[in-house]
Formats: sequence, structure tokens, C-alpha cells
Amino acid sequence: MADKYVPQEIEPRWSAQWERAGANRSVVDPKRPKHYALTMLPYPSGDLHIGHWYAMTPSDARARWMRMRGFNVLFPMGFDAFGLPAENAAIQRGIHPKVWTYRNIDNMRRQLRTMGAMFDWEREAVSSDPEYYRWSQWFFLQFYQHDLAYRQKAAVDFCPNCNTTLAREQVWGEDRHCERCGTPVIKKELEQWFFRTTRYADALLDHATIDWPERVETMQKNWIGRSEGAHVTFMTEQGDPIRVFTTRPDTLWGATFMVLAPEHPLVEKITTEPQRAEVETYIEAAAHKTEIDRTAEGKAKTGVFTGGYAINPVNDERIPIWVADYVLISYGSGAIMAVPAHDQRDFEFARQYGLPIRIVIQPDGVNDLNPDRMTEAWPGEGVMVNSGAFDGTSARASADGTKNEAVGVVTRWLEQQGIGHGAVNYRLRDWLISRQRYWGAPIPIVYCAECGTVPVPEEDLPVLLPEDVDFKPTGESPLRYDEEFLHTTCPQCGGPATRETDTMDTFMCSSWYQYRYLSPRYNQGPFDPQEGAYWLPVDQYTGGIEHATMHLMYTRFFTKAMRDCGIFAPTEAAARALGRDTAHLFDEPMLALFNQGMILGEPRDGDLIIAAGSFEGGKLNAVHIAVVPSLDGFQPAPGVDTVAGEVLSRKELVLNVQTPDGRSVVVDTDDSTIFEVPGVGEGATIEHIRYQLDVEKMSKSKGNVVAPDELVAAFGADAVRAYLMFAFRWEQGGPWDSQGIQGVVRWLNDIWALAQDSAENEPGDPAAERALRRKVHQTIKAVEDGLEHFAFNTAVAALMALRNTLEDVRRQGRVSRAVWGEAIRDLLLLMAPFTPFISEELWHRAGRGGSVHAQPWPVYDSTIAAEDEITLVVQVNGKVRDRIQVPASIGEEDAKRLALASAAVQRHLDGQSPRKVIYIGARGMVSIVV
RNA sequence: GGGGCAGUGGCGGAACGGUAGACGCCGCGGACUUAAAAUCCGCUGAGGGGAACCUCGUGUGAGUUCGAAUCUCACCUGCCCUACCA
Repeated sequence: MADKYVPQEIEPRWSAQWERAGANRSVVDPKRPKHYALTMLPYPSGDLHIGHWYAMTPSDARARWMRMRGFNVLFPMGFDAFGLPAENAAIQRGIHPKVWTYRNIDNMRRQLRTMGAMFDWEREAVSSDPEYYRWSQWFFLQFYQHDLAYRQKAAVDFCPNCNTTLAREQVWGEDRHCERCGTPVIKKELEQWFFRTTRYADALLDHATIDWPERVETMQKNWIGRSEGAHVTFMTEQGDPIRVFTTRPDTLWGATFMVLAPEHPLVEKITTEPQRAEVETYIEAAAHKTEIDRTAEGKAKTGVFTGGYAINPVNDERIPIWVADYVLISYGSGAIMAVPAHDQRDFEFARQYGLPIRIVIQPDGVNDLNPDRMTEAWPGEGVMVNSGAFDGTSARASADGTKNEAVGVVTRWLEQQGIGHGAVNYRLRDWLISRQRYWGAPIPIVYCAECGTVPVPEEDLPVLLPEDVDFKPTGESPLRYDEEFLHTTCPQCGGPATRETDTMDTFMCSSWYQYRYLSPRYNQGPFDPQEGAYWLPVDQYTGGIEHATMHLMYTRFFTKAMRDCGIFAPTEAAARALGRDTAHLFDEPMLALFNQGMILGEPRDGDLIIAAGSFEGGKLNAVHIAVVPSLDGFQPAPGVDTVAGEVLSRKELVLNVQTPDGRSVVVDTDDSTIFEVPGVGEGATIEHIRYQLDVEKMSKSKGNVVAPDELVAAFGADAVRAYLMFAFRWEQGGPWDSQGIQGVVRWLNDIWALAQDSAENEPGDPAAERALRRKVHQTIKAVEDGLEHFAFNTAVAALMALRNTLEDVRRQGRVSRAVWGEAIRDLLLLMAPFTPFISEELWHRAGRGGSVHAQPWPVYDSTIAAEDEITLVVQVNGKVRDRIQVPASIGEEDAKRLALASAAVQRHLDGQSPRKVIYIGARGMVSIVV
């Protein structure tokens, strides 16, 4: 009889042993195929969350499996260590961001080690280390030299709570709130640094060479928002050009007015004196309106007439120019030609202000679209009318795939006339990387009165982040008030100069971490070309979907920009020397991507309570509240008002209680209310009352956080890993179920006993032995398929099923010691990626040499897995009517004969003769049609 | 408004167009125990029947097929993304 399975004893022992032996060290080995597995790096918030386990341990299982299959696997880990929470903690608790961050990293490193993941800690990278951000700064300089970084004054999104600017991608939702803190953003005119992501818009649209989820590709495509059309130049009466972008040049003859965005630079010039006051008031109001205000007004469009006019270049018509905030300065040129008959927004605006509507596309089958009676614009197909020489031109999709033939016809004409030309416009904007915060990598630029904007020379990097600063957020970078940091000398002329005081968006750091992992201490460049030549690119990336249009776009941009700056040149040369095909090797950072889902909080019932007090209106002012196990037999006491029911929610001192008849009653408490909660004793407070929780994200304030440390202490890391992989579809996630883990705990206990048992039944029964080996090989196949397709749940289920078989075999005791041992050996190998500790311990106890993790993966043999008897399923008119055990080798004739001979089948045939008999050998099925 | 994904037992979830509900949780019955926990055995989609067995059943309605959870169309519900994008 074996001792008890005590994961708390086994796991730390093997962790230490693996570390001593360097078991997870990955080194370049050109003789072996490489596999670079990567999971998104965590922010060091202080505590490892169950979500980290959910993201990382299945990735680890897959990486381990790849290693057992003979790949040289790199699976690194690090920390995305710059960012706002450190600064907020500093302000709230008076701890320096650096101290806070590195303390958290120490703790998380310890927690990560309990996971049993095959992280190669010698490759750990921390983005806030000077030796890391030195290279973040270096990349900035490379991009600056290649005209991929520029500084511009622009109306940028600013979060007044975080006191910093945000990239467009970090502004979320209808009310345009900050991605971090939820505060609605405002617009600010600031000089900021940008990366030219738009230069790569078309390249980023192309996902042909990568195997990424369709969902991510779609989100990126929508985000980039490519639209084809034309640029057309209108002239103001004063002779200033206004360039507009339109996807419908075929509707140019229907333009009855123009609209400029309030921020458009020409507004001031074209506004006439009588209109000036009104226009300025409107612009002022628009600038101060938040997005909430705008949507609160409903969809009603507002605007004012400038008094100015433009000439429509296609027909020389004089049309009024308006200002309206439905035209955005950030899209296209910030000016539009308005065609109310064929654009819904323009239509609404025209109706609002009584502007003319002219039909220029006549829909098919309608010969009289009337501008006075239309209730909405006609954006669809038809034929051009009221368009001079173009009348009669078809504005419909054509057979060759063109969406609208007239667009091409008109665009060619515009080009001949020199009025306009075909153009492509993108929704994507350049990436704003300046942040007015302290805890980030300083932008390596100095400003000199003589020389202007001067990049810091590479040899002067890193521009160190000073530690002794006052980092209260003011809306300007705290570095601005650090005199020592601010003042420097110009690298070009040696004269006095000031430093750029903004720091870089932390997405900059995480855009290239996959490269730093290769050689985190390398000091001749961001990464060692020798390492890169072997490991790059990342073969399998895993992480959440929430970064689809942020991190996952930035890192693709970064890699393409690095390639075009020549940064991969030495790596490419080294790769060629290794015999690798380098064509397109550095076009994309990650070849395959898989997104896992999220673990949600556990739904929970509220406490049942009986509250006594007095009613005031519909509200009970409670004097006494008792938590009870059941409301059965509850009788209201005479003389006092009582409420009995389940606590649905709590807001400070107020409870919302649902009574058994389904009513919901408000129960108010105060300091004098007495609480009686079983297990708490005297001094119970409202804090002890549990209320119902719906399924939602885990968060400390909701009290539904699952702490992995506690789970590991109670059940062991193997059980936590296996449960996370077993209980959910990985891509979907779901609510935590604290009872479900018992299933894997039982499984591991059973495995513990089985693996140390021996069958003393010599000689074994050949049929039973063949059956056992068959089941083992069927399991090999199932586990492989599961790992291959990220279906970890079915892989673990197959291993549990194998446990059930082994239990049966042990009970019946008909296999020899050798066959049993072989089954256990394969079982441990199959379990090793999922539950590395128990597998290693049992491997060791079985007296097998080396580490289970260094063994080759068992080879699946389909002949061993093949059944020698199958269940022949017989259908009559599509319904299963009989199941007959037959040899697997059965032929079509025999199967049909047996099927027709079946008593059950004969009964259902009811004397009729079959019209058709279908045999599906691969399915072991006969289908009889009457 | 636009785009995407998903609806299967009490629950998490399985099912190359071919035996629906693998595997597990919960629950129920039994064994062991002074008792409980743990463990072990059995049952566990719904309805009918003593039983063999029969009927119904994968959000709803149609269709394709010998055969549909799976494919097609329409609808309902939920979730996610996006949104004056010219």
C-alpha cells in the first residue's frame, strides 16, 4: 500500500530539483527543430490571479508536449513593468513606483514558480530595467531616423483622471472613456510624439502569412477601416482649396452644401462678419462638449452657416459652407461635400436646416424619387441623373466585382479634368506614444534653441529615469519639474538644452519583448542575432482577445518597422548561415495565435435572513437581523414588522431582500442594528452578510476573487492546472466552480494509487492485455488531438477515462506485471504536460531513469488502437433500431445480412421490403430505407 | 445602425453529416463507520411500462439528406466588438 498523495511535499521538492538541474534551460541547438511558444507577459500587479494560471498553464502544457515531441522549445516569461498602477500606488500609499513594482515582481516570480511551468528564467526580461528600456529608447531613435516617429501638435485624447494622453485605441465605448479608469476623455491641443502606423495600413491588413483567429483579423481590418474613393478639391470663393474625401464621387452633382469640422483651419478665414459671433460660439461649445453631452442630445445634428461659399468643380455651382460637429477633424480631411439625397447624415442635417436636396442617383424601378417627400437618403444603386454628361451612367455593381461602376467612370474623368483623383482613406491613425507620466521610458530627445529637436546619441542611452522626483500627476510630466533631468547640453552644439519630459506608452515596451527574451542581458543590440536567427519568429502566441486592436497591432507594426529599418539584417545573415529560408522570415512577429477566454467569478446565493424592525413607507428600518439556514417554518412575531428572504444585493448599509413570494424589499440598517451571523459570534456586522452575485469578472470589490495561492496550498499545483484545463473550453472560459476541482483531486489520488500498484497475475490473459493496450493507444490519440487543437478539456477527459479503465483492469486482475507497467509508463508520459509534478514523482518512484519530461512522447500505433469487435448500428428510416456486436473485420454483405436478420429490425420493417440498404463501413452502420 | 460569436441534462461540457449527452460536478440509493468526513458500489435527459421495449428530446420554424446538435434559409434570445468614418 502506497503512502498518501501529498502534493505540498512533492511539488516544492521537484521545483527545486528541476532548477538545480537546469531542466528548463533552452539553448540554441541547430540540429533540432525549434519551437518558440509565447504567452502574453503579465503586468506586475502584485498577486498572481487565477486568470494568469488560466492563460499560462495550458500554454505550458502545450509547450511541454512540443518538447516531448522532439522540438527544442523556448517558453519564456517576464514582466510588463512600466505603467500607471505603480504611480497610483505611489500616490496613495507613499511607496516609490520602482519599489512597489520590484516588490510585486519578486512576489509574482515566487508565485509563478509554484505553477510548475517550464519557463526558462534565465531569459526573463523586465521592461522597467534600464537595460531593457535602453533598447526601447534605441528603437525610438531608429524609427525617428527612418521618419517613422514625428512630433506634432494635435487635438489628442486626454484622460483627466490619469492625467495623460491616450492612443486612440485606448479610448473605449460610446462615451469615449479611458480604457484604464473609465473616465470620459477630453480633447487637448498638445505637441505629442507619434509613430507612423498608418504607413503600414495596407501591410497590417494582410494576414495571409499568419494563422490568427478570424475574429482578430476582422477586428484589425475594421479598425484599419480602409475605404476607397476619391479626393476632390473644391475652391472657396476667396480661392482657398478644400480637399474632401468621398467614397461616392458619382454623387458629386448632388452636393448642395459643404461641411467643415469645427477644428478645421479654414473656418476662421471663410467665416463672414455677420456670422462670426455665431460660428465662434458654436466652435467654443463643440470644444467643450464631451462625447457624453453630444450623445445625450440624441442624434439631432447641429451646425452653423459660416457665410462662406465654395464652388463645386463639376458644375461650377455656388454652395454654402457650414460648420458642424458631425464632421470629424480626425477622419479624412475634416471636410466633406454634403449630398443629402444619398447620405443619411447629410440628409438629416439638410432637413434640420432646410438645405436643398437634389436627386442624382435614380433607384431602379422608381422613376420619381421626390426630394420633398423622402424620409431618408437613398444610399443604394441606380442610374445617374441631373449630372450633366453623366446622365444615364449606371451606378450599380457590375459583373466583374466592381461595387459601383459609376465611381470608376467619374474618377477617371476627375483625373482628366485635374479636379480630383482616386484615393484610399483609412480610419487607422498614427500611434500617439507620448504620456505625461513618470513611470515609463523617457523619450530620448532634447530640444536646443540653436539646433531644434535633437535625438540623444545612441551611446548616451539609456536616458535614465531619475528616481528622486515628485510624481504627483498634474497633467504634465513629473519629469518637467526635475531640474536636474530637464536641463542638459545639446549633443550637437554643446549649448544648453532641455530634455523631452514625456515618457513612452507602455505598449511600446510590450511591442518587442519577444525579442528581448532571446538574450535579456545582451548589450550590443536589442537582442542577440545568433539567438534570433535560431528562435525567431514566435511559432505559437497565446493570450486574451482584448488586445486585438492594441498590442496585437502594435507588435505587428513594430516588427515590420524593424525589418524596414534594417534591424533584422544581422539576424537574417545568421539565419541564412544556419540554412534557414529567410524570405519573409521577419514580416510578422507571431505566426500563430490562439486566444483563451476568461475565468469569471463564481455565482453565489445570498444569505437567507430574517429582519425585524419597523416599516417606514416600503422600507424596513431593521433593529435585528439574523442569518438563518432556512426560511421553513418562519412565523412573523407579533408586534414587530419582519421581512424574511434572500439577500440580493447590498449598498453600504442598505440590503435588498427578495422574499419567497418574489417581492423585493429594502432593509435599512444603522450602527445600532444587531446582526446575528452563525460562525461569527458577537460583533457581527453588515460586512458578514453574503449577497447574491451574478456571473461577472472577478474583482476585489465584488468579493468573488479566487486566490491561486490558496488553491495550490489546498490541492497542489497539479490539481489546479488540470482543473483549469479540464473544466472549460479554453477559448471560452466561464464562471469558476469551487466544487468541480474535486473531480481532478480524485483523479490524481487514483493515479497515485494505480501507478504504485502492481498486478500479480502471471501469466496475463492475452485478450485483457490487448484491450488495455488498445485503450492506452486510443488515449494517446485523444490526448494528442486535444493538445494540437487547444482542446485541453477533452485531453484531460481522455486521461480520466484511462484511469477508469485501469481501475477496472486492476479489479479484474487479468494482465501481467509487464503489460500493466507499460500502461502506467505511457499514462505518466501522457500526463506529464498537464500535471508535471505528480508525473515526475511517480516516474521516479517507478524506478525509471531520468526525468519524465525529458522522455519522448509515446508513439501512437493505430493497429494497436483498432477495435477487434465493433457495434454495428442498424437504422430503419433513420432511427436506430438495433445494435449488434460484430467482428471489426466484417464485410458489407455480412453486415447487411445480419442487419436484416435482426428481430428488432424485422419488427420495424413490419412486413415491408426494404427499398434501399446503405452500408457505411467506416461508421459500423447499416441504414435501411423502407 | 453595422460586424462577429454562441444557444445541447440541474451545472461545466463531449459528439469527422452516422449510437446525442463522453469526462466531470451536483443529486439520489447502498456499503464501510458508534457517527461524520474520506473511500467504494449503483442510479442519474423527460415521459410511459413489471420487463424486453416504446415515445419525445440539442432555442423556434422550414429545407437538403437514407440519416441533421452538425449543412442551408428565416426568426427568437444572449454575449462580444464597433459606431456620425464621409
